[in-house]
Amino acid sequence: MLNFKEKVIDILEREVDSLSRDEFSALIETPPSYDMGDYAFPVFRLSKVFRKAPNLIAEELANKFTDNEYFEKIENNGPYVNFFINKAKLVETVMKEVVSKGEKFGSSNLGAEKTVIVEYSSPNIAKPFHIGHIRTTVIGNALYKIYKFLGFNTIAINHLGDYGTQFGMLISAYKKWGDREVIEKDPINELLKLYVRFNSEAEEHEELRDEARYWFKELENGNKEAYSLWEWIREISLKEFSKVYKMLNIEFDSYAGESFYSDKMPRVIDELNAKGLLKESDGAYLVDLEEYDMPPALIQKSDGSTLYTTRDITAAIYRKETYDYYKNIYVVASQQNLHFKQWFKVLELMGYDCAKDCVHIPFGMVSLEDGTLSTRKGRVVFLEDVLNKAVESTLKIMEERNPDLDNKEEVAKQVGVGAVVFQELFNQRIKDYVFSWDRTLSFDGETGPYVQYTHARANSLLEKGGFNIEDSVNYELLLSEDEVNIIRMIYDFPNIVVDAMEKNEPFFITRQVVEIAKGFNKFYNSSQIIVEDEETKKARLMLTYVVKNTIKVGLGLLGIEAPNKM
RNA sequence: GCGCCUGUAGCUCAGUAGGAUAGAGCAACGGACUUCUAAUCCGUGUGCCGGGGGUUCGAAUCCUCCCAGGCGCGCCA
Repeated sequence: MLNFKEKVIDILEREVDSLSRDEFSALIETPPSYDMGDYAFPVFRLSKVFRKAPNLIAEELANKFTDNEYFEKIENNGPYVNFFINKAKLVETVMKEVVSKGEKFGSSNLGAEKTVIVEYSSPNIAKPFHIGHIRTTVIGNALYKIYKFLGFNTIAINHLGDYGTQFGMLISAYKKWGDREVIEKDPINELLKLYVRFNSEAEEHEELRDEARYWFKELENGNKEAYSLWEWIREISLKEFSKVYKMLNIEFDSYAGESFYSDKMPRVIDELNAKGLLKESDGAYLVDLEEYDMPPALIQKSDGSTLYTTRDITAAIYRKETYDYYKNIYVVASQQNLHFKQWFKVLELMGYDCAKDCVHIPFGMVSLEDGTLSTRKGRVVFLEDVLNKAVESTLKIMEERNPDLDNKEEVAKQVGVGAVVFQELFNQRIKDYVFSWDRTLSFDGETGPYVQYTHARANSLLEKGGFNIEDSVNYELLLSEDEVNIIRMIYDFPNIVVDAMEKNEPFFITRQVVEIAKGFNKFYNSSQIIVEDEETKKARLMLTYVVKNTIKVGLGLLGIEAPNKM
């Protein structure tokens, strides 16, 4: 697509030779308001070179520039040289690009087939999939889609929490109080009950904990009984999780969880040892990181069993050998910042160059109004319930407003689930928030349903107006302020997708999609789209199409459906 | 105690790798549907940008100290 910023740089370059293209690119900005121009070049940096007041420099520069096919006006405003895009050229550029690319609008081969691993979701087996898991799941999925869209060979890994001492507890508890039939009926809840009971009894009977550790050790040693119990628990849990994944429309390329690395860890421990990194301490083994101002990384417990640090290191090495990743991304809560910092360092100390390609993408905490989430204390909101409730609310609204709609159930699912996902991807990852039903179930203003509604509205216009993508359009008919504003935002869309990838922040896309929807709704309310005049109608329908398409692409990258009717 | 993160309007948050008058949504109030889906649109106002000091032509943005909240700190994940 034609790059107007490059054109600005071309022009500047001709008159100013003290700055490089990259420097120009970094300096050029967007004015606070479009009636001040589309691009602005602040000249402050030049005042030392030219030994003149910024205002004068800007004025002189602006006078040297003549209008051309890309810019209809170049003038200074105080110390800024402002460039006004040739609107017809902009409209034409954007329209042609979107029409030719369709649902690939904004995609690229930037990734050049380089492999990017996104590890996300990773729930713990035998524990409920609750609201706390939504962030990693939804952010990870969006990143996965964004990288893929930009030409990376992307692999989604669900690093299931299917190993560790907790399974010792579970096996131990099951052997004492478990009933297979009862569990089969309601796996997660029953397993959770066992887990909670075990923990509360262990408060008084310390020896239970030893028993749990014993069973985990047995599991690692390949004890048949322990293994088959574990396998069964894993299977029924996964079945439960898949319900949520299905609602969210998420699939993984690999479910290689912690257990997968069980037989690969000894090699790594040997390697750590051979490289002289392991230190014995009270019977346990660790890597001392004092030199790097970090507490030590525990590699092996005093009973010989492993820890998740060991598994993470092993997984990173395994993935390097298996996928040869360019980037290995972990979408995991910010609480684990230190953990990642530690084991990235260990990997580096082992001499693995790929340590620098491992990135932790942290996100803030979700809490409930009455405190932090706690499975054991019963302070949980199940993700499935949240999604179902959102769908229910949607259905209720649809009964009121559009009762004759076909496949209401399906649309309600798309909108309800979309609302939850959208909400999650609306802000920076790092922010903590308190879960609130009110906020989750509000569908007005800057929300998923708002954007989806705009999409459906656009679609309805295209159908009613008899839109034909082959129609030729007179772009001169789309130069009103509202129209150009919409076009500008669509023009920016591809760059925003790249920003989202570079900063691993899907919310850039969420915000842009909202802005486009707002712009279109404003236009819709002030201008008739299906009008008598054929030429005008065709042009406006084309604009409608371009909006609809971009919203659809944007929502798609976020993992949200765009129904045609709602 | 040490480390990391957060602090912008009544609430929830944007603020583009320092720039031109700090913006949205929600909530409140008033208006727009015999006319393309009113989950929409238009209007009304609110800010010691947590506080002090500093760097700069210019700071919500960078540095520093302080305050408040969250998270983390060897055998859980």
